[in-house]
Amino acid sequence: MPSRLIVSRELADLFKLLAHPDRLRLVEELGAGEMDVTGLADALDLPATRISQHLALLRAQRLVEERRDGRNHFYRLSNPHLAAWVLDALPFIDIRQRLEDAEHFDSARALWSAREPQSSSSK
Amino acid sequence: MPSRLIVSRELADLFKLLAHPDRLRLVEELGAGEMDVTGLADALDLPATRISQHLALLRAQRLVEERRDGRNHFYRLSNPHLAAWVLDALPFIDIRQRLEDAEHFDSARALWSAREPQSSSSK
DNA sequence: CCCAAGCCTGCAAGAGTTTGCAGGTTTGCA
DNA sequence: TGCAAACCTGCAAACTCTTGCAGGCTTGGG
Repeated sequence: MPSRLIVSRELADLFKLLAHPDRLRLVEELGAGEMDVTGLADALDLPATRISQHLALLRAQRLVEERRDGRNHFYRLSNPHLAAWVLDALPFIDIRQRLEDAEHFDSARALWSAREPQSSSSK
Repeated sequence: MPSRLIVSRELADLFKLLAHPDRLRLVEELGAGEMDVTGLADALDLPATRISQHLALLRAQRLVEERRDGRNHFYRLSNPHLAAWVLDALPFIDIRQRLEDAEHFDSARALWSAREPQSSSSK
């Protein structure tokens, strides 16, 4: 029984789904609580259409759940632990090469989690 | 400072690298200790060329390290925790839909970890 | 009833990934 | 020195993913 093959394919699909900067940021944003599409678009500074397309993918694999309230569609993580698990990957990235600001992985985590003022600096 | 953008891109690169069944199996195999290319090719039942190509990608992002001994190239995980972290993703996959054998995530983990006889059953 | 806000889907061009194959390098052994 | 084992790299065809755009649906307010 090639169970390991099946599991590895399923896992690969999950990793594929998360293998996009926008979607990772969505997951982290939703880790803080549910939010509607416009709110997510504002938070990530991306067109709402793109957010919607990413959410459709996350929805298709049941990583997020939808709740409709009037015209707004609110999304939340199906499993709230997902955001923390994603951040657990920080020790594995070779961040030292390209993020000069952060001397340690801990500060990288802090940088991510920090709620920056969403106004002045663009992308 | 768009630190979060940089971190999300780095993380996405990591996820992209792991978003392939063969490479996930390589990581799990190497989680048990170092192995040479032929050994990995036998373990995964794949052509050695393909293994080599996957390893080149993992090496480029420093997820694995190489040690040469004569004609053999032995590979090991740069960070041994990687394999365990990958398995921590099992609760997030919607495995119930497609792996009828496994009733619970725990058994999926067990199925993965189980050392199956590598002989009879093909792929 | 009509409009606009908020969101969704389909599509196609461009970009990126995967894979087998051909050909190369290095090492060990006779 | 010659040969074979064990790997590595480059390439091109096939495939998949991304993204903006055009268009569609539903809801709430006037």
